[in-house]
This record gives sequence, C-alpha cells and structure tokens, in this order.
Amino acid sequence: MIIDDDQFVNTFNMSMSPIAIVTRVDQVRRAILSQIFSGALKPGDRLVEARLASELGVSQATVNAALQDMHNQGIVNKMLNRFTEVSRYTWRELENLFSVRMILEPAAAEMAARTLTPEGVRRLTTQVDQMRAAARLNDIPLFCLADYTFHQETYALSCNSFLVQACQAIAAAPFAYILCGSADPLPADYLALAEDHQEIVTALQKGPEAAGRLLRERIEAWRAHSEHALSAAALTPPG
Amino acid sequence: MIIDDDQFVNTFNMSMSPIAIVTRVDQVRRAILSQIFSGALKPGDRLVEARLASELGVSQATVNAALQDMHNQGIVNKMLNRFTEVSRYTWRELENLFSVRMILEPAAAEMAARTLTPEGVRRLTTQVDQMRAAARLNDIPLFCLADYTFHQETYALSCNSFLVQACQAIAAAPFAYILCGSADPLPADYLALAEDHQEIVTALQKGPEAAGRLLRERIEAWRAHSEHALSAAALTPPG
DNA sequence: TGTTTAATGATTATCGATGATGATCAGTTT
DNA sequence: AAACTGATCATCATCGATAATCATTAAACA
Repeated sequence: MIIDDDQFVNTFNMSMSPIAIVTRVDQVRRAILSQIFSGALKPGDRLVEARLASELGVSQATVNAALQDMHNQGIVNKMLNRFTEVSRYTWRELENLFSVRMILEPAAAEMAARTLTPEGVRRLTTQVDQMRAAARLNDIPLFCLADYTFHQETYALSCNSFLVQACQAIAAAPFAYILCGSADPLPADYLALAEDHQEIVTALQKGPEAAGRLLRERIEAWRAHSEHALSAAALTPPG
Repeated sequence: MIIDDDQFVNTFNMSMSPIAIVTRVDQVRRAILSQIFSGALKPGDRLVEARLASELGVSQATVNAALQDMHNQGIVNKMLNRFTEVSRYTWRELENLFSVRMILEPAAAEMAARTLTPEGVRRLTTQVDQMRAAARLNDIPLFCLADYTFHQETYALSCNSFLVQACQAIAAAPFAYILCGSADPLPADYLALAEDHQEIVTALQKGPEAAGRLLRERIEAWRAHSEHALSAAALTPPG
C-alpha cells in the first residue's frame, strides 16, 4: 500500500471552503488506522516502523511520528526503545477508558450544544448517514471510520481546544471493542449504533442539558453492553 | 545551553528503584519549559527549531518532536509549515482551560484518593516541600517546576492511563498565568499557593469525596483569582 | 553447572541534509 | 494604482543513513 500523492486531484471543492492540509504523518496515521479497522492489524500485532515505511512509501522517521500520535491516542502501545504493537485492552483498561469517556464526552456535548450551528449539525449528520450506509453494507471498516469521525467532530464542536486535545486520549473509544482481544469482531447491531448517534445529534439540538444527559446515559449503556459482550465472549472476564 | 549527558553521574540511586529513562526529546522539552519558567522565553516568542537545536546540541528533528509534544500540551502554538511560538492565552482560552481543569482534576483526585499509597503521599510531599523552599527563596522557576511536577504526579496517581494522557492537555495549567501575556509575572502569594497544595495532599488522604470537593473548590478559587488579577493588570479584559 | 560477560540481531531514536511551504518584495501588466 | 507574476528567503516537514538500545544467544568463567 502506497500513500496516494494525488488524493485531491479528482475531488472538486464545490463550497470553496479551505481544504484541510494533511501532513504525511497524518496520512500514515490514517493508513494504519484503516488497517486496524479492517482487521488487517489486530491487537498485539507488532508495528515495525521500517516495514510500514517501505509499505507506505515514506521514511521510517515519519512512521515513528505517526505511531507516537497513535500512542498518545491509546491506539498503539509504544515501548520505549523496543517496539510498537496495536493496543490490546484488558478489562481493567476498558473500564478506565469508559471512566474517562464518562467524564469528558458529556462535558464536550454540553459545550457543543451551546454553540451548535446548522453547519455543525450538517457535519454530524453526514457521519450518521455514513454509519447507516456502512451498517447496511455490513462494511465494518467504513462504519468504524464514520463513528470515529463523528466523535472527533463532536469534540471539535465544543470550541474548546483544551477539551479537544484532552479528548484525543479517548480517540480509541469508538472502536475500543476491536482493541479488546485478538478474537473476531464482536457481534453488534451496527444499525442500532448508527441510530444511537442520530439521537445524539437530536439531543445536541435540544440543548446542553439534554445532550449531557443523553451522553451519560448512552456511555453507561455502551459500557454495560461491552461488559456483557466481553464476558460472553470470555475474552477477559470482568472482575 | 547544552543538554548535559552526565545528568545521572552524580546521583546515587540508594533504593535501587529503576531509574527513569529520559529521551533526548524529553530533555529538550524540559529545557524549553525551564526557559519559559525563567522568563527567558515569553508568550508570543518564536521558537525557531534550528536555533534551539544548535543551542541545545541536538538535531532540528528532535526539537521538532519536542515542540509537537508541547503543542499537544497547549504550551506552544505550532503553526503548520510556518513557525512555533510560546502560547499567549487570551481571556477566552484561560476560561476554556479552567473549564477543562474543573472537569479533569477533581476526577483525577478522586481516583488517586482511592488507591493512594504512602509512597504516593511521599512523592507529593516532596514537591510541596520544593514549592515551600522555592517560595521562601522567591525562586519562581523552581516553584513552577515543583507545581508542574506536583500536578503531573497527581494525575499519575489516578492509575488510569487514559486520564493521565487526557490531563496532558491541561499540563500548562500550573503556570498558565505566565502564558497570559507578555507582561511581568503576576504578583502572587507563592507561600500560600504551596499551602494550597499541602491541603490537596491532606484531602487525598481523607478520601475521594474530600479530594474531589477540595479540588473543585480550589480550581474555582484560582479561577476567581486569575480573573481578578488579570483584569487588574488590564492584560486581557474579561468580557 | 550455574553465573557472569561479551557478541548478535532486531528495532528504534537521532542525526545531517534535502525538499516543500508560504511570506515578502520587486518587476510587470492592466 | 491595483493586481498579477516570479524570485528570494526563512522556516519547517521529511528523508536516508547512522548511532543507540535492549532482548537474546553464545562464550567464558568459577
């Protein structure tokens, strides 16, 4: 797989909004992420910088920087001077992740609801539509990408750069179930998950109080669902 | 200023606990941080990678990585493909920072209180003592370092890697007042600030509830103090 | 035979150099 | 005079190559 230098050539920019400039480090990050979404890379797999570099057609130092970013996001585990592997969450780590989600995401939603614009709603709706389409096609990588992007957009809508940066620590949340074990992806009702996200958009439009409340409720529900699914799969018995 | 390769030579490691390995990137980060603490670097000052690299005796790429870290911490502002400058917080940004502190720090304190060990208390007390000593000597850089380290230790004591990483986004909090403007450091009662931190240690020992409550109260007090001090200094009138 | 020390191999961290980016400014065109 | 064009400059992003790190294995030793 080679990173495509011509990624913008065939894309007309109808609205004349400034195009997002993407660094090579960011392209590498996304390429690795999509491999995790697709299952080509599984929890515990080694990420050898030199190999990735030649596969992606970039230098090893660039891969190193991308992996550092992903380490900060909890997606990979970078062992100093040794190697990097795709994160493999224990039950304890999943609990920790949910704890922090419960702190950050309702707060982000409340802030976002205060300054929500039609443009913001449009951006989120785009991702919900992507999730619906992916769910219908059973395209799990595409679903993950839309879910991930939805949450990133939500954080950005808080208009608080410190909060956005803090939320990078839970960037893995939307696909945490992938990082829980080396088994096949957990069975999940992706269409229902997409509708969960539609409800979040609706709650954001209702106002801060509704948005915060819904997020708290939904994160708790996802936590319960994960707990149940994981103990059923007997991957890492809670307790 | 050159980074000292022999930093461990004169330090006996009595307890035989594993020494913390410090990368060159991290050393550069700390060197730049101490220049900010000392006032040698002020908000808005440009950080030219090549200049810093030759001053510190490392390569430009290493400085680049250190600045990326500091950007993630909100300490510097890295403009893609342009330059990096020491962050200069507006009143709005300071408000945003306090908002996120109010979310993260009480939560971190509650978690830390649940698993606090005598060793943890010792580590925090060491920093409080440093702060007291620095306050008596009116050594503001040393005070800042101890304050910064105290908060980092607190985050670490939460034993939640996601929370620790999230808290990196507010790493600038203990010296945010330095980043508020190009004027001289705000007058502050450093000895009182040190005692504030002693109280935090005491509250952590009392338990999660007391710790969370004290943090909320103190962050609100610091917020009020900052608001007052900044509007008095007329740096950025709160609007 | 168990323990310490020295080579090996795999991999990352860092370096010095090169290529890209975007601001600025002078010269040219309308 | 304003708008365009190309050159120049400061600076960063990325590269290819080297040095450092650490687990493992082999060798030396007691």
